[in-house]
Amino acid sequence: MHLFNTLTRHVEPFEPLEPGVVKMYACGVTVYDYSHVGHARNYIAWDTLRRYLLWRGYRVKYVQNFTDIDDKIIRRSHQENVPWNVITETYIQAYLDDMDRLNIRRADVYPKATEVVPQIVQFIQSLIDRGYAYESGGDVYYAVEKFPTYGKLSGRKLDQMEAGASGRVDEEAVKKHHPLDFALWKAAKPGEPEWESPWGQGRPGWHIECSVMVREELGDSIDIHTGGQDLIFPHHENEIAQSEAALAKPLSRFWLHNGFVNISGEKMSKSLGNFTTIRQMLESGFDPMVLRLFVLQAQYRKPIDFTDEAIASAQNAWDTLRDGLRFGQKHGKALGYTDIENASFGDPAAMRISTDSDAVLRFQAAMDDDLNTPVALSVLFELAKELQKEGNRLTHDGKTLAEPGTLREQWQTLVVLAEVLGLTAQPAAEAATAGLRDADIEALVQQRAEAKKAKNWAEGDRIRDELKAQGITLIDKPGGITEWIRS
RNA sequence: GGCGGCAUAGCCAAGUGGUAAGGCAGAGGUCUGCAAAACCUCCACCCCCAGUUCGAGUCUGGGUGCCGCCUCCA
Repeated sequence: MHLFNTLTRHVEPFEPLEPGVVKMYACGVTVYDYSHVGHARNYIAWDTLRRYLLWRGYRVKYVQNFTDIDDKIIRRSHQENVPWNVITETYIQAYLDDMDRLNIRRADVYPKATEVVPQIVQFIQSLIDRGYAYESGGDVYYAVEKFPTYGKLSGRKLDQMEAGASGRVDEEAVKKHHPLDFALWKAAKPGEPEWESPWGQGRPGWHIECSVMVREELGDSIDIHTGGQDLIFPHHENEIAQSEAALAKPLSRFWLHNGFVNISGEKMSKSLGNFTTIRQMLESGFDPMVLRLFVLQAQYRKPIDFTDEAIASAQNAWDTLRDGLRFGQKHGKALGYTDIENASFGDPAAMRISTDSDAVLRFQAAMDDDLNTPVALSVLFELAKELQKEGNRLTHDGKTLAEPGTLREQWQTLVVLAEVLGLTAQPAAEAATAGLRDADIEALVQQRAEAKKAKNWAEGDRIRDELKAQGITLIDKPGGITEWIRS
């Protein structure tokens, strides 16, 4: 498999450091607000990568942090007059709830910055000891000039950035030796949460927590480190500077970054205020899989535009895919599948599919190519449309063109591959027609037949519409026969 | 100002040298009292200009437009 590595700006063959085992770290959210569609894209992308690695037979250790101490959390705490750790607990739970709904698998570990403060202090001390960091007025800063390859990830050079940076004025500037030096430790101000350190009471800076948590959970060097493109600089650049200065080993072999979700061509972001939260969207009635499909229809590095039209398109596309995914449950009985009552029927984990079919090979080729999910999805759509067509043939003509066994293999292939992309169809709801018994329906169909016989088209149409409203579709067939199906 | 990305049908989106995947939307047909459902069929020469090549969305150079990062941000 090949992945685009931001570090080299090339698509490269992926091989883990330790054969068969992938160590992955995904930069998590700062928990002071609800997650928006941009976050959804990010975590859907890496969840999909993780699922694909598992499908490829790797063992994956997936770690994702929560930044639970930070200026914005403190500000929010003051604004709402709520303890900072209540804020963070609230939004951690909200984050997990949102991601669960999007079928994003839980990380193996969710370390929090505040749980590793002693290790952070130790790490900072070692950077000071090695000459990469200095204390200044209760803060500790990283000296970027001491790290010769600073800028290697983002493709920048210190002297080029100085011009842009020189215009900035902030209170930290006077404490820094170089404008791009960044805080490893911040002295506490009155009323702020604080921890002990050799440099006085304070709290960790943003970047250092990731360097420490990666090491604590996964070791000195890992295989894949992920985040949004906005983390390339300065966050990931700084992580590299910290970890590699302290440990003298590459922090991560691969650096992966996803493209943004845009609104009207502009990046969706909290600072611009142009965001839709995941729960806003789901509460308006969308199946979470619509959002997942919307995200996967573009390759993860490309920007995507979040528009009503795009979501409507994804909604319709999902309806098609979902029909295909439910093929077995819907038609299994008619096709003579004998195990439909088994608990494992329809469960992708229990399915054994041929792994050298054209569909699987094309799916893999696409995913191997830097997670080309649009092409992978095209394979799923071809399967789903064929199944939909055959299902309709069965419903309308009573028979299919392909053999039941062939259809079963196609259906299972679809279900298994969709599961690799995290696309799962919930069982069809039955509530809509619960109040209407077959006999009632038959009676109405008969009434309509008589109305039609009398050429009372208005009455006939009225009955048809009435049934339609209850989820019953009528199918007029040659010879005056009318069949009906629950849709 | 520095660095980087993108430009393919009405919309979305693959395709990186050999005559354009897939999704959404749409059109025509069969059927039909009209519909619905279903089935069949159709729907792009790839931002502009100049090159390289037998042959270029696909490579090179130039242009135009849009976006991102350089400050917290997935």
